[in-house]
Amino acid sequence: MVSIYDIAKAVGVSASAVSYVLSGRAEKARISREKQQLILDAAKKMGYIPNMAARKLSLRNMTHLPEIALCWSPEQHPGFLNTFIGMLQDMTAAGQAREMRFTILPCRNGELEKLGPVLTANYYNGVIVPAVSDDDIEFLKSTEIQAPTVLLFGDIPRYHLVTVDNRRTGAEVAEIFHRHGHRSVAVMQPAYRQMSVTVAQRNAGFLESCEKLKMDAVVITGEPGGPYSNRIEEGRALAGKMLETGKVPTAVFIQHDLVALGALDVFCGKGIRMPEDLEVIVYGNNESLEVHSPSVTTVQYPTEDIARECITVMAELLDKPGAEPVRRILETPFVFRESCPP
Amino acid sequence: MVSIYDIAKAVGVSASAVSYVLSGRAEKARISREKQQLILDAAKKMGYIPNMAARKLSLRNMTHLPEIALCWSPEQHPGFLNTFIGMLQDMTAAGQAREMRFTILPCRNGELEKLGPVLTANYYNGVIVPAVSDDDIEFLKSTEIQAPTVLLFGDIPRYHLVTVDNRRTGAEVAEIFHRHGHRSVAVMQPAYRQMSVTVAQRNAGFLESCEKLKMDAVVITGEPGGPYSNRIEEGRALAGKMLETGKVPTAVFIQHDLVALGALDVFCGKGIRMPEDLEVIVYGNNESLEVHSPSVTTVQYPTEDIARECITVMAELLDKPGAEPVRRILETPFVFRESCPP
DNA sequence: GTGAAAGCGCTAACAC
DNA sequence: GTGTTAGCGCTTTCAC
Repeated sequence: MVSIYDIAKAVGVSASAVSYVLSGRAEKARISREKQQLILDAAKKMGYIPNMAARKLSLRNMTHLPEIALCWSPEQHPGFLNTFIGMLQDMTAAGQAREMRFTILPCRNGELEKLGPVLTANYYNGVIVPAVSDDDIEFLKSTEIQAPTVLLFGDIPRYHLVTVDNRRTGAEVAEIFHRHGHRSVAVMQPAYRQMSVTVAQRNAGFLESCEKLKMDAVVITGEPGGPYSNRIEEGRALAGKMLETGKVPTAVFIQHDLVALGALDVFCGKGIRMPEDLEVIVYGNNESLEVHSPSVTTVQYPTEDIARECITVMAELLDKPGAEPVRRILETPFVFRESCPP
Repeated sequence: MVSIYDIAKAVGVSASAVSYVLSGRAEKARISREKQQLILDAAKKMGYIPNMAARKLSLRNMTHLPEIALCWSPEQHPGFLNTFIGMLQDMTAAGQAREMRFTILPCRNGELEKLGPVLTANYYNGVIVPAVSDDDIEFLKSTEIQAPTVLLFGDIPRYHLVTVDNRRTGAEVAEIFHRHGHRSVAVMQPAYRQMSVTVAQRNAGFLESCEKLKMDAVVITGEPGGPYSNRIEEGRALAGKMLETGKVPTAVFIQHDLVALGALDVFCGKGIRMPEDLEVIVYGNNESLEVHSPSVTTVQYPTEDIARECITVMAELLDKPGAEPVRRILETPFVFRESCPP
C-alpha cells in the first residue's frame, strides 16, 4: 500500500505537505501551485488510496461509531436489506437503538467461508450472518468469531439467533390442508445452487406432518441449472410438472413468491379454480399476491420484526458484551385469502 | 470514548494485558483467570467498544480495502440495494472491478443534509448518493465532498452521474399514447413526503409532450399523509379518483408499480377492459406486472445497468482520482405487453 | 511556505 | 505472567 510518505519521498516534500494537498486543504498551508500538481500527479501515478483507518484514528473530533458487518447474499429474501435499512433509520431516529454503521460483506449462499479472514480478524464490532446452507453452518461452527454475532438462520449455541420456526411453518401448512380434507398434496420449491436450510426445514416440517396425517405428498423441485430464465418461469415449469403427476394434488404449498406467480399463471390458464380445484398457500411477501385474482393465502417471513429484533439484539450486545446467547424465534403470520380460506 | 488504557488504569494492569484479554487471546499471554475476569468486568461496566480504526491500523498483515459510503433511503427503489450487492459480488468475483467495501448510510429522502458531517469529513474513499429531492440537490450543491462522488440522480457538474433520462421517458410515454390516438390521458403518482425529482421529471416530460401533442392530461396524485396503509391501497384510491374525473381518460401512465397493482385491481373490478377501454403503462420493475392479467406494459428503471455502471465508475475513480466528471445516461427499456401494445 | 514531531487507540514483539 | 515499547498511516500544531 502506498502511503503519503511514499509520495512525499517520490516528490521530495514532507508528508504533511502531501497530506494537505491530498485532503484538499492545500491553500490552508499555502502550498505552491507547482508542488500541488507534482503531488497530485505522483499520487495518481502511484495509485494512492487513502487509508481510512488511519484517517479516522487521527481525526479525533469525530466520535467513532460501532461498525457492524452484515454478510449478505443477493439470493436471500430480496426486500430484506431495504427493510433492514429502513428499520435502522427509524429506530436510531427514535432513539430506540444506538447508532451503528453497517458494512455489507457480499457473499453467496454457501460461500460464507470466503469471509473467514475478515470475520475472524476482529475487523468489526459486530456481525450479522444469515447461515443459509449447510456449508455455511459448518463453517460457522468451526470458526471462532470474537465480535458479537447474530445469526439469522442456523442454530449454533454460542452465537445469538433471531429467526423463525421454519419446520413448524411447514407443519402448520400441512395441518391446514389436512383440516380441509385433502388427501393428496404437494410442496413446490425452486432450485438452489446450495440447498437453502430454511426451505429444507419447511419442507421437512411439511412432509413429516403429511406422513403423520396420512396425506400423500409429492415434492416438486426445480433442477439447479435448469432451463428457467427467472423464478417466474421456473414456477411455470414446475406447475407443468405438477399437473403431469399421475394423481394431481388438490392442495399445494409453494415456497417462493415468484415461483408462485408463475405457477398460478399456469393454473389459471388451465382453468383450474382456486380454491375449489386446488388450494394454494405461498411462503412469501410479494405484495402482488394480495391483489392477485384469486387473492393468495400467504405465510410471511416477518422481515420487519426480524430486522427490528436483530438491531435491538446487536445494540444490546454492543453495550454489554459477553451476554448469554439470545434466541428469538419470531412468529410467521398466516394471511388467509381466497386461494385457501381459513 | 473509553480506551484500553482507561480499562488498564481502572483495573491496575497494562494496556497490552487488556488488549490480549479483550480480543480473546488471553491464553496466548497466559493472563491469570482472575485478571481476565477483572478486565472483562471493567470493560463491560465502562461500556468499552473497541475502536476499529485503531485495530485495523495496527493489524498490518491485512490489506485495507477502499471504503465507499452508499447513502440510502428505504423509500428508494426497493430492489436496488439487493441488485447492487449482487452486481458487486459478481463483478469482483469476475475481476471486473477492484474489491471495495460498502457502508450504508441510511438517510431519508430530503434529509441528505444530516449526513453532511460524515460526508465532508473525508471518512470514505468514495461516496454514492441518490439525490432524490430538491433539498438533497441543494445540499450537495452547497457541499464540497472531497472523495470521488457518484450521483444516481440530480445533475451537479462537479460530481459524477449515473442515471436515466426521466424527462425523456415521460415524453416517450406521451408520444406512444398520442400515436395510439388518445386525446385524453392521465399520469398517476403516489404521494412523497418530499417530492421525488425523478417522478417530477417524468411527470414534466409527460405533460410537456401532452401539451405539444394537444392531448388533455390530468395529474392524479396521492396526498402526503393520505389515508392509505400502503402503496397498493393508495393505488386503489387514486384509481377511484381517476374514475370520478368528468372525462375519464383513455390512457394512463402510472409512476409506481405497487400503485399500479392497486389501480389495476380497481379497473379490473369495474369491468374496464385493457387496452380496449384504457391503455396502461407503468413505470416499475415489479415482476408481477408480467404475469398480471392483462399483462402490463412497463418502463423499467434499469437497476442492473445502473449498479454495474456505478461500480465501474467508482472503481475507476479510485484508481485515477481527479478525472473529469463522468455522465452516464442509461437506457430505460420499454417492455410492451397487453395493457398497451406497441 | 514547509518540515519535524506528537499523538489518535490498538497490536505484538520482546524484555523481564 | 506481565509491562514496555515500537509502530500502523494519517492530521495538525508549531517552529523555522
